[in-house]
Amino acid sequence: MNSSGRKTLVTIFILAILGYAIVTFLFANNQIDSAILFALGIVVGGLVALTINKTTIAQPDNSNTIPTKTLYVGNLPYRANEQAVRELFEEKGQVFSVRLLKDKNTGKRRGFGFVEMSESDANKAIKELNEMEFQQRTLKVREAKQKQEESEPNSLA
DNA sequence: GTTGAGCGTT
Repeated sequence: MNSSGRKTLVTIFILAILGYAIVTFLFANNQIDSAILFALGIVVGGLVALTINKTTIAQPDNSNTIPTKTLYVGNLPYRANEQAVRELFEEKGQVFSVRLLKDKNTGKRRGFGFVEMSESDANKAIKELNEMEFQQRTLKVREAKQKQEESEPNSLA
């Protein structure tokens, strides 16, 4: 993230110098002040860098723009591992990540966890896996409170 | 090895 920002700055800088050279070459006869030419070069370089940003760098980001939703899974049996929960939720859709919270000291499972799925699959998983009997325990599948930055809560059902 | 409402770690 920071590296791409630095790349953008370097690109702007290089394009600014290039723009300065080009603008200087084009308007050499008009005897325009070099500071104005340099400012023009920066503006041109910035515009070109923004264009490149939206065309080239935006493509790998589009493959990552799948809307995901984190699910809270409670009342899990203590024997249940992440793989079992993952396999259970993968029957309802694609699972991106499964995190079962364990106690830091003892390492025991605390009986709940979080499953990250796509938004549509997550809604389906809530409807079909909530209050479901899983290893003789009734699961509680709800939409998780987002601890930090995630998708904005659009739906207030 | 135990227990049973809840919303958290790189």
